Amino acid sequence: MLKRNATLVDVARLAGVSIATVSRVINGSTNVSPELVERINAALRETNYHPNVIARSLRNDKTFTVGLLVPDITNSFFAELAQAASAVFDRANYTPILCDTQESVEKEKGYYRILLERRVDGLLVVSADTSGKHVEDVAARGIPVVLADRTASPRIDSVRVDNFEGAAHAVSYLISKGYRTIAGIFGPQDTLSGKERRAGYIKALESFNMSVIPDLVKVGPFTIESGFKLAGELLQSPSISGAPARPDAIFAANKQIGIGAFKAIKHYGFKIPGEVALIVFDDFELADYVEPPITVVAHPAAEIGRRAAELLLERIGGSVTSTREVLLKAELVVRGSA
Amino acid sequence: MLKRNATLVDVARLAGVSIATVSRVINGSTNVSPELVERINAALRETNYHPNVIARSLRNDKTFTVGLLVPDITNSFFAELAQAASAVFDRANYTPILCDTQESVEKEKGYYRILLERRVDGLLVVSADTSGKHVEDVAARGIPVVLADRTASPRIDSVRVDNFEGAAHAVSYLISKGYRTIAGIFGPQDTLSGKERRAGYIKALESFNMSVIPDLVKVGPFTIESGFKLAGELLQSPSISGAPARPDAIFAANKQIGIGAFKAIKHYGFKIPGEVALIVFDDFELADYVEPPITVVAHPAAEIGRRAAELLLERIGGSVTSTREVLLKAELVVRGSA
DNA sequence: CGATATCCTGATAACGTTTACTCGAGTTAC
DNA sequence: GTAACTCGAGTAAACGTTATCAGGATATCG
Repeated sequence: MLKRNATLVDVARLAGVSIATVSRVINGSTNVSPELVERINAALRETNYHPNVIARSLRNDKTFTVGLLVPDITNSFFAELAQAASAVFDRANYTPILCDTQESVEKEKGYYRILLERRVDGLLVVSADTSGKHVEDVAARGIPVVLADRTASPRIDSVRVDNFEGAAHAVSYLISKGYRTIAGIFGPQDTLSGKERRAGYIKALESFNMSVIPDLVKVGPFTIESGFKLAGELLQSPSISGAPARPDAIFAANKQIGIGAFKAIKHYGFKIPGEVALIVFDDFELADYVEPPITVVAHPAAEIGRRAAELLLERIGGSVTSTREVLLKAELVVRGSA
Repeated sequence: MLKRNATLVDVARLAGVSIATVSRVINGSTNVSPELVERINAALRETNYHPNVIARSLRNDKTFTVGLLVPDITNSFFAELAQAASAVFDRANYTPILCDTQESVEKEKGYYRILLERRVDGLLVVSADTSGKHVEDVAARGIPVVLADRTASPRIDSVRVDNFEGAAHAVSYLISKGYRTIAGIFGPQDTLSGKERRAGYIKALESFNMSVIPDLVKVGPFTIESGFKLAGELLQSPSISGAPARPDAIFAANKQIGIGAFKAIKHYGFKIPGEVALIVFDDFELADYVEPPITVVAHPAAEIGRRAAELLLERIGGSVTSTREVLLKAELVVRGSA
């Protein structure tokens, strides 16, 4: 048994053939006589040969690796997305290289450089960069790229959720359940999901001929603290012009805001959903384990990851030419809070 | 501007030198005259040269990649561990390849093969395999390996939390706060953390000369459902031999069990911590956002990841020889539930 | 039976690096 | 003035593959 890894030369020597023939057997070429195949297979086993993927990549100009960039792997949404995408890549014998950009455009840019130097065959990106500038540079170099969840460029394939429709659906549901003073707490309006979810909320109200009351529409960062604070303002406000003293339902535009709002409603002593209903955009494990369980619009993380990975593999395969935009439906999961 | 990536040959031609000299400049060799350095740097910029890491790896027999195996990346504990480890690797210019084994020994084995074929320089493993057999095979081939969180082999470096001490500390705290009928809900006794946390619980009781009441010690899988069910049994039990009718405190051996127990205590209408106190091993985001916030023993995920990554880099560097075992202290975070 | 096609197999170039070696020119030492 | 060094730069081998090409043996056919 050799200390170093066995190479084609070792196997060839043992089997008494040339390295070319060994290579042919490994790659399943049919033009090798049965007795040599036999001998070579025996030699492969005996030497415990494993192909050197590095050498193969260099020769073939193909690494069977892809970059997988997410803004924060500790966020369960991105973790699920990455897990589902990885499963697809695995099945196709591609190795994903996961990079956590920590929502930093600079870090993201750094990873592009590293991944290109590593000659990845493609990139699946949940971008931290709303400008889309850097990812477009990468795509312009001919590297297959698919954007997931957040779109930053119309020239690049993308897979994301229909934020507009999902938010509108949630608010329509609240209206259908009889709620009439529906507040909304949204994320930053310079993000796509921030804007779209707010637009969906407004669209739903308008389609029921209900007016949008500015004091009921709050905007802040996507954080628990912001959700708590803004919900508190909504709940404590002594009187709101043109509306009853407080909302009877709150639509929270993401998980963090929703958790904050949930906490605030309880903190100020209101019954859910009796006095204030709550519906949150994004699903999360604990939504089902609090009292009452929270009704959510489930952002299909795994589905986004899976579809984006499939799209990327197709692009790498070279079959796709026109840019594609996949819009997935968010699903309303009715639990106890609305 | 070339369509393909520039190589040393392109740069050398443009600068009118040999590729060897270009390589020397890139790698910072001092034996190059200033005017050539100047010319070559200009050529590097003009051609937008990026080294081909694949070719470099083949030549140097070193890939600057490491495998990072975790059982489930959607579990925030492993996500934090992976994130912290990745940050360390990044800083050292190593690229981690994250693999989600989904708690499957078979998948883990498959990843060992893939990663070895990719010639990773080392492996950081949170193993799904309690036997440690496969990871030992890998280590025996001379690949640097560090085990994190779960140890499966005494012959391999490891970094993990002191489960025994952490559990004992938590239970001692409960005793010091005056609780006297302390139940424990544990994980499977064929896992290291399952065993050690139970042993710590028992040790604490014994060190205060309190007897261990079998009916107060429950064992089941590390799931929310199990936690709910077993806590329910503890709370509903009409009378327990040698003890008051129900426990006044529960120690839950991990996050999932803790969440289940929390739900059960509320479900059966007991006040926390007034009627039943709760302390959970493992910290998690929402522990601080439920009512009351849950007192936990914080399993230092990021610290484990960081230390394990540092250890691995040292091993790869070749400076370490004897096997090392790092035991980190779990920290008691007192919140509202005990 | 000779020419030609068919089938296997081996030799070899190439992928893009790094590095040991070589070599010429300039410098120093006597 | 020549021998010995030093320094800077080029040549070429090597890493482990795959693929192209060519050649030898065997089979096929007229």
